[in-house]
Amino acid sequence: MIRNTRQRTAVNAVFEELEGFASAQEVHARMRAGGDSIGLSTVYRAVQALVDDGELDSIRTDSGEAIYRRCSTRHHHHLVCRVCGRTEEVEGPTVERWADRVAGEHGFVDVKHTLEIFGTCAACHAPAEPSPVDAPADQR
Amino acid sequence: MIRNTRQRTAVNAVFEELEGFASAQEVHARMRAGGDSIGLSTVYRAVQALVDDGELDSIRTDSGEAIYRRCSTRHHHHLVCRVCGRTEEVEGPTVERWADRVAGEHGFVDVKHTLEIFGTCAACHAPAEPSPVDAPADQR
DNA sequence: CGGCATGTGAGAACTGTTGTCGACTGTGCG
DNA sequence: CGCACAGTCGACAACAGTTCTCACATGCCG
Ligand SMILES: [Mn+2]
Ligand SMILES: [Mn+2]
Ligand SMILES: [Zn+2]
Ligand SMILES: [Zn+2]
Repeated sequence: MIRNTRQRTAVNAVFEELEGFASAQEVHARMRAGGDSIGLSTVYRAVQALVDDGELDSIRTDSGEAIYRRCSTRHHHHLVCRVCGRTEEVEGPTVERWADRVAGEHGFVDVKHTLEIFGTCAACHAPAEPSPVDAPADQR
Repeated sequence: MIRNTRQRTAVNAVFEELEGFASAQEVHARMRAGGDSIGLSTVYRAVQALVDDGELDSIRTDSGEAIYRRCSTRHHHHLVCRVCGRTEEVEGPTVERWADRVAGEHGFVDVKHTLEIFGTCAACHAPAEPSPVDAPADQR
């Protein structure tokens, strides 16, 4: 039986007000900074539960860290700005059909795929060097 | 100045005779089992150098482990059997164009993407439960 | 209200990876 | 050849992210 706790509600709330992705550790830090007391293990358990529920999407940073984001439930992919972290959800039957067809041609069944697109968004490449002050550290 | 050492030669050789992906730790274990003495750090340094050289491709397991494979140099993606680990290199202009177009429509520049396809290969789903004896542990 | 299954969290433990540093060794030069 | 020394090695420590442990707390059903 899954129980309603202050902590789980709060983790959920963090992803409500969040643009883009956040790691479990970032969620933990943000909650603590905001005055919510919560253990790191609990954050990990909560995001894992939300992923299992299909409420969060999870991808992996180049460095291997898992990052999470509230997502629409339909199948889609991400277009991520490597400077500011802005994320667009994108979808298209073209690539879906291509992946399935190519796998089928090789005799594969039960096919899934992962696809992420990285680039620099309009805001981040337009001005001559936009203030890099608030740019997050690594590629998201 | 880059130097030729027994260790680097040996790591390179491992990927020559290897089907599919292997992690740095697997390479290390395999070498030790085969009588080659080598340090784990050296294996990590060697595979990293090979990746930088463009001689190895690197992707990440669901569990976050980095795995490597000798690759052709042109841009392509992987179709990986989640049972036996067999890997096909696939490519297609369709998906390349789709990714670039979709990114362009959102104003993104300097676009790259990652794409991996997972499935069960013909050999692994044909017989009623193919001997799971020699199946590697986790999804590759 | 109990009662107790479920959840929490501080800390330990684990995993994959990178850094440190004294010892070693290809390589170019004399 | 042999010497010098920058590049390399590897045992080990250190890290980062994540999971486990277990004593304690707390939702939830009756
Ligand atoms: Mn898709
Ligand atoms: Mn491609
Ligand atoms: Zn941006
Ligand atoms: Zn297979």
